[in-house]
Amino acid sequence: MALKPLGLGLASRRVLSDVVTDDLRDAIISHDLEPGRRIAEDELALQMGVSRGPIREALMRLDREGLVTIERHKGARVASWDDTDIQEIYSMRSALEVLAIEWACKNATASDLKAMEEILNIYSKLSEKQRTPREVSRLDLEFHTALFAAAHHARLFKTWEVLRSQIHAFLVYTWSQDGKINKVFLPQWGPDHKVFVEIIRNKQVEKAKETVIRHIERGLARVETHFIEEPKPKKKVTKR
Amino acid sequence: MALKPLGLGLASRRVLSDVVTDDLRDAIISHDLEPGRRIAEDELALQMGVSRGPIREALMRLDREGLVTIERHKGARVASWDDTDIQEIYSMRSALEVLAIEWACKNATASDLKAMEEILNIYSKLSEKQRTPREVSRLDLEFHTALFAAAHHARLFKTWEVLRSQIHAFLVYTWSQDGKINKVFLPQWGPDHKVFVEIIRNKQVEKAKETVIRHIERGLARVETHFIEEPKPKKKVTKR
DNA sequence: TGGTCTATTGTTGTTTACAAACAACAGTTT
DNA sequence: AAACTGTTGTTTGTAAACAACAATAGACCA
Repeated sequence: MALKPLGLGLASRRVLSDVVTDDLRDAIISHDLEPGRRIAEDELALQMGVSRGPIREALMRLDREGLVTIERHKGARVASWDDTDIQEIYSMRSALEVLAIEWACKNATASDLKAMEEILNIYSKLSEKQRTPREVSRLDLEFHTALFAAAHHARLFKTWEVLRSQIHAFLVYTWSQDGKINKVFLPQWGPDHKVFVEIIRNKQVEKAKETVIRHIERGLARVETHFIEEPKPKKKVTKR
Repeated sequence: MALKPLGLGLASRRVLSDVVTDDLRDAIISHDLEPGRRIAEDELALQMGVSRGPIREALMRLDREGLVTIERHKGARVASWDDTDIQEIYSMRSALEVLAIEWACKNATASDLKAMEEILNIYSKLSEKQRTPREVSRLDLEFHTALFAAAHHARLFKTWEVLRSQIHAFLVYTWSQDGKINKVFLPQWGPDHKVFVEIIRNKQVEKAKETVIRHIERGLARVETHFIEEPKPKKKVTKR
């Protein structure tokens, strides 16, 4: 009898389409696949050594996440971002985070708060050189994900996950190209987020809402200036 | 040479998975498939006369819409609703509609407002007997969809579509079983919604937000009483 | 009698092959 | 030269067969 594949205690439950989805997402977020790029199912299937089935499934999921756009009979391309997208994403984010922090004030457990603090801890242990845009933006999204988790609101969390992917897709890239961010913003990230944990712990709903709104507004302002400088075409970026 | 299939000017662009998705969605919303019911791909494929491919695709889409729940290696079942779901859905809806009406005040065009009024017109032309829970709830969701469309916010609209499917899935059923709704609510629906159009036309953002919040709260209250009376099991409703 | 292990069965995940749709190009006609 | 039509090539949509997994029922042993 054949041996079971080793070392896959939990991973054995992962299915090919999961792997493809995660790999593709990483490739898009890291800009290995540039925005606007055409993705042919066959090509990708050959490259990843799987059949088209899982590829199709992965592309559909990423379409839902907003990282690729699928057109009927025309295939998929990597999504690209312009100023309109930024406005949409951050207005959505603001509305969602307000709801999230409201529910978090009501529903957050001790372990929820601990999870958020743990992320702040990891940050504080990083040396100044380790506080790269890539790493801090990852921690940033993780912290906010922990916040949404603390809300205990399944649909809200799902909606956030979609938004998170999109934010991630342009944030790493945007921050990496912003010279000022390293001196001004990255060192201040920790203290900025610590207040959230306290506010939630003390269930100060109104203060929480105000703070979140200002927080997201500042985030938008940082990203916005960058996108005004470097507008990107919405469609038809490269022929293939 | 074979003739092309006739009478399919637009429909020819529809693809099998679209048809399956729409049919399934209708079946779920109309409660032909009861909540909790298991859906086997093979069975459905045989029944609809297509292969499993389009079925799988449709089930994935409906999972995204929240009308079915897919578990790995375990298949899909029709989603079921309890009080927690209602709280989640209506809190999300409130947050989204506030954002929608804000953006609508900024971005609504004349034709957007006309589209909303057109729906109110259809309602006003219905006789009292035609104002059934099914019909009015359909118009209600169409009106709010027109409102979201007037916001011109692609991501917001997509998120609303997901929520709308879920609301639709329990609203028709809930209203149909509510004796009081016919006398009190249905005749008042038109006037209640007319104010929204005026508020948007006059760009009264603050008033708009307050009005929407109260509106959704009342909607929740109507649905809530019903779900407290008749709690439904969340999982494992029927064995198959 | 009860529990665990194994085998069976039904279902989903994946692959492969085929059909249909779209896009680009060439040839013909006006 | 411009526009139409037909052809060819590439890519997606669909079908059907195969493989892997999960649940269940039955056998075996304590």
